[in-house]
Amino acid sequence: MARRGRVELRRIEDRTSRQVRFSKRRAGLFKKAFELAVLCDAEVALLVFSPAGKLYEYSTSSIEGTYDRYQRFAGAGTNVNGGDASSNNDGDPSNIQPRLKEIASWSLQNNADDSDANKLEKLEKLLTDALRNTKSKKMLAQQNSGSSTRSGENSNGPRGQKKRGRT
Amino acid sequence: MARRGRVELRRIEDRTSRQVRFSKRRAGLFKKAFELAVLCDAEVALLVFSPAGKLYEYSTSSIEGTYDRYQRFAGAGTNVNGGDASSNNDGDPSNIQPRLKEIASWSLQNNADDSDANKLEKLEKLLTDALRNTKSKKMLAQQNSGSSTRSGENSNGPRGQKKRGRT
DNA sequence: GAGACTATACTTAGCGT
DNA sequence: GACGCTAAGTATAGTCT
Repeated sequence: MARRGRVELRRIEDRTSRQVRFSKRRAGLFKKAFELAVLCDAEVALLVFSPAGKLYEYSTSSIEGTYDRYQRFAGAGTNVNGGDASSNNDGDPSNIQPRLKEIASWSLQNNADDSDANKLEKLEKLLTDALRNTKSKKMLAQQNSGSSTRSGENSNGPRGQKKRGRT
Repeated sequence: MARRGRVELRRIEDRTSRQVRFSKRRAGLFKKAFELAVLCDAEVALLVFSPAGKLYEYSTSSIEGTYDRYQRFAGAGTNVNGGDASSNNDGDPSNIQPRLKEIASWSLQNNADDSDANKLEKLEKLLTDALRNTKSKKMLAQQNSGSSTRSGENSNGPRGQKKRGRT
């Protein structure tokens, strides 16, 4: 029921399997990174782009800070990028999902904690709803802004498939 | 002869031991990163500074390239990553999920609308995380009596790094 | 497709060399 | 202090729900 054999070190061909594997291993990797940082008092910065193009990050302080230190350390004055990864907040108050406001105010007022299963259940319900809603809208937004994507909207697309090229 | 107990998640005080652990765990971490990249065809960039200040790095392509991609990607939204491995909320009795407050304030301020795929994606990420976290906690709260915690564990998301034993 | 479960492969802490 | 060994914990591939 478990690993039949050893883990072969090559790209997993099956798309579904690869996706699942990615999620699991990513979680493991981030955990390890976190543990190394805490246990050994190390500074860690970790960036991961899923094959689908989603970004996952972890850092003890900040990605920018650690990268900056890296550049200084590496000695190479090869500054590849200027840098502006913060500050982005334009507010266009149009059409926010009502559920969001509900969650926002609810969570701020109720402070769901570990010991209250009822509150947590309600919260779960709210989140599930909001998540579904968000996914749908995201997909529509991507299709609209995208180019060659066929317009036939599928009922459900797991991840946002933003096309990009490998470096 | 081996681990007497579980690995406590806190800084190792003994210098020698910490150094040894660092070496071993660093090797393990880099191996994991490599495997994730190969198996799942992901783009990975990993920077580690030892407590002594020495730099260790790994990346599927190049640190700079991946960081550049990160900036372009993350630049589209607020940095939501909980890279706060050290400055955490240990001590809050109510222990509300920090992610929740984040979502609440974020959504109220940003008003994600249908036309902004980036915001929606960020929101999706937040919601997914919060949902997983909530489910875990709900489960724990419900089976708060059954102590057989064998595998009814939490399967955390990207960075919800919650350890068995908190600091 | 996402979680839960579980048997196993893999990692690694503490030692001895 | 690095290396090899071994047991005790973990991570996780494959399944089932």
